[in-house]
Amino acid sequence: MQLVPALNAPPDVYLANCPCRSVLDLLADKWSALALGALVDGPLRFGEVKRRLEGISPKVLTAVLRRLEEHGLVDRTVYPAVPLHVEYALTELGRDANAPLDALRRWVEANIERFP
Amino acid sequence: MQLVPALNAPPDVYLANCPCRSVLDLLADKWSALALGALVDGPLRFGEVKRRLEGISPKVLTAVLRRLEEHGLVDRTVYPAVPLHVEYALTELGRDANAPLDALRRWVEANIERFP
DNA sequence: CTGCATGGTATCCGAAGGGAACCAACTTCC
DNA sequence: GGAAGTTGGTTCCCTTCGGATACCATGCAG
Repeated sequence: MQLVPALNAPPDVYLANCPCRSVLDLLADKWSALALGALVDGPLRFGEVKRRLEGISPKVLTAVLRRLEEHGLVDRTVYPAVPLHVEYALTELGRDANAPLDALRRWVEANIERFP
Repeated sequence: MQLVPALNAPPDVYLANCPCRSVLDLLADKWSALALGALVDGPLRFGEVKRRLEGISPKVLTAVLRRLEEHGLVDRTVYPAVPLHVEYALTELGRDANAPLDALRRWVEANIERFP
């Protein structure tokens, strides 16, 4: 057995070019954090997500969900019925990503009184 | 002892008007999350923070630090020497807020390979 | 024919993000 | 006496993003 010198640096969100940076940019976002949390109890339709994320506009919600889908955190399924039925569900990666975000949401709720 | 009906609803980040929402907006932000993490090992000067947060522009860094200061997460101390010396330090609230953000940063670094 | 529900687009606007240049004050070097 | 360096920003400009509002296609109910 032989020790091999590290060929690639370990991932570091503080480095501008690390892929971590773009993932942090995706997750460290108000609407993404809320959307992942909304989907954790099961798939939701577009309108249901919109109602849970009080105050989001449909345009921004579309963008957020599409971005989460692109990065493999959310699955989008279309049921071609009338009226149109579209479901958004967390992937396994999405469920895992939700854990630290859930901690953040809970910390905020638990400590809101401490803020000036 | 008497049970008092809840006068105010419990804090809920999913409600548009809850103060939690604006705090989440503050913390669920790429640069804020990185800045708090940079300061956790002790106070840093403006230039030091800027070097750690690779890629941030001075304008945005000023805005981020001011915002964190406004919300009581960071203290800004000016030492009127030449050259000017300004230090940014976490408050206790800032240190506590950093905990869930640290978990998020670590999760991203640990799971970056799973992203498509 | 009118209205309603769904899952979005289209449009417009102001705010925010990012790059580059610049600045004031004082020290040190030449 | 100048020129350059250091620090902590600010200013300008331009592009992008976020948010509000309006609108659309499809088909069903009444």
